[in-house]
Amino acid sequence: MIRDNLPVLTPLLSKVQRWQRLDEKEQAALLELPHSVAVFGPGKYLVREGEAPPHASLLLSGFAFRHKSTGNGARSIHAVHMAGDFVDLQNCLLTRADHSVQTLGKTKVALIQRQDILRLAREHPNVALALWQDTLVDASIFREWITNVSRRDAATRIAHLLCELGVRLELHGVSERDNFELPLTQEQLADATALTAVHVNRTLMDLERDGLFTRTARFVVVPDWHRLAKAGDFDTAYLHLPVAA
Amino acid sequence: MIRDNLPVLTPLLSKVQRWQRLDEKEQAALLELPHSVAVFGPGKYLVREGEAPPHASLLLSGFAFRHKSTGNGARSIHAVHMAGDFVDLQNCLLTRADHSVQTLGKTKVALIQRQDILRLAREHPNVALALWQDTLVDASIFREWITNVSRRDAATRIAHLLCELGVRLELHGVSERDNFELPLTQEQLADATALTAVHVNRTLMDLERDGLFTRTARFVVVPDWHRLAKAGDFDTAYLHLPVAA
DNA sequence: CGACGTGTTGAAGGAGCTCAATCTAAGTGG
DNA sequence: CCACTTAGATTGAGCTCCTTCAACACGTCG
Repeated sequence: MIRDNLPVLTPLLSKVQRWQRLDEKEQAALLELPHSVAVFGPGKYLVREGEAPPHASLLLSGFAFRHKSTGNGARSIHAVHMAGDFVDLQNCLLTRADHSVQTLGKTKVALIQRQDILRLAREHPNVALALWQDTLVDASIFREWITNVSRRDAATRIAHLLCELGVRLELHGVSERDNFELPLTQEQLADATALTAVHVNRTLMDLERDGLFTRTARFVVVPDWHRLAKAGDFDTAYLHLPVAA
Repeated sequence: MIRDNLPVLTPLLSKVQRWQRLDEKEQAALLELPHSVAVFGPGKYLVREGEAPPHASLLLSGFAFRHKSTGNGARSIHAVHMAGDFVDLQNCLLTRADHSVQTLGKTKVALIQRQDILRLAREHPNVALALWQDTLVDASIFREWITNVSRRDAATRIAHLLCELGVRLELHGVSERDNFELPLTQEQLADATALTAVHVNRTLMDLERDGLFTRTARFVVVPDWHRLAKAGDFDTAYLHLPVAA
């Protein structure tokens, strides 16, 4: 836990400004939010279902995913998050976590106390509005995932997920949409697409055979983005991207 | 379109106070939100995917559901809403609707202009926070639906949906959890559970045969709530109910 | 009365699952 | 540096839950 208050929260500011233009005072208030930075190894829980997390986590580097389990032990993944994402605002503001958040690989995280977020929201309504809108985009993505696992076949589902990851990685400046490293194992991919790992594997190979992308280990290269987007029934509208992206 | 400003928005106030205790000024500001009341027949679109709705809809009576369609025309239902639900805050605050909202049966709706909501949020941060939390609960329900359609079998899925409807109907004072009228056709039930209407029909009959409930037309009676909740792998945690419910 | 929306039933087929084995790469300890 | 372990990826064979297609029943409402 290292304390420092320099420009660590900048990724949050730039993300949040997609929705609301903030004046200098508001920007300062956001950047000066008290926080501590922590580094986690792979597979660490940032929050566990049922807990009342005292703080929210802002991802500074690495990846994390939200998930919950059913009564018979099956896991369902709800979202994949990357640097710049406020991974746990939702659990934090609702007091008791209804799902878990777990790291993928090594991650750096800024921890912000619940009461500090509440104070910021009360003192700077525009900042609150911006954060609110950010959580609404998350909700829009959840809805798209319902649609994805509900009404698309395995190949389309997986292609859709790859498209979303690509676009968001690019948006966050992590990599390019047609050229990125998959942060998920095939088993995790399966839990994110409501399939089995075995079937994910077969479907990935089908898609690759169709020339939609090539893989080297987890590294994905997309030769024709448009074709992949079409195969994945993918339209960026639900991501509510800033301007033209 | 009838204009009146009396206690029409009371259901919103009582819902929102689940999350934040509001003082008199804040309560008044919420209740005095400018609005108009409209009545819609069954199957009317309150918002259509792609539109930029100028106002948000608060359901005063009746039911509505959120949905979107895939490229090949299949429909996916994301939520069912009832009196007291702010059905379209999400689309409204994000400018462009990423999904549609359609009525079920005859409904009464309060329409509130986008800029009036924004003004309220800026002038009364506590009210904004409360509304924000309300949308976070919606997001929690979306996550549960991802889990439901992803990792539960047909019977469990349907039982789960019935449980959720029952609890929420009771919470909203519409009916009792073990004794309510289903607002959905079997085809809509299918789109909400990622099944086909045919299979929903067979599964409903199986569940009924197992004594989990009885049906008369759309009227559902649950003899043993606990048993249904168990069959549906249902736990109210994700609904973030107020106190003990 | 006819038409339409909704619910119910039957039969056949398939997309994805299960179980189980094998392969590979990257540790890890001796 | 090698034997051993382990997580993840890949492959095969059989099976099942759910789908598809196609009737038919029932009630309501023009």
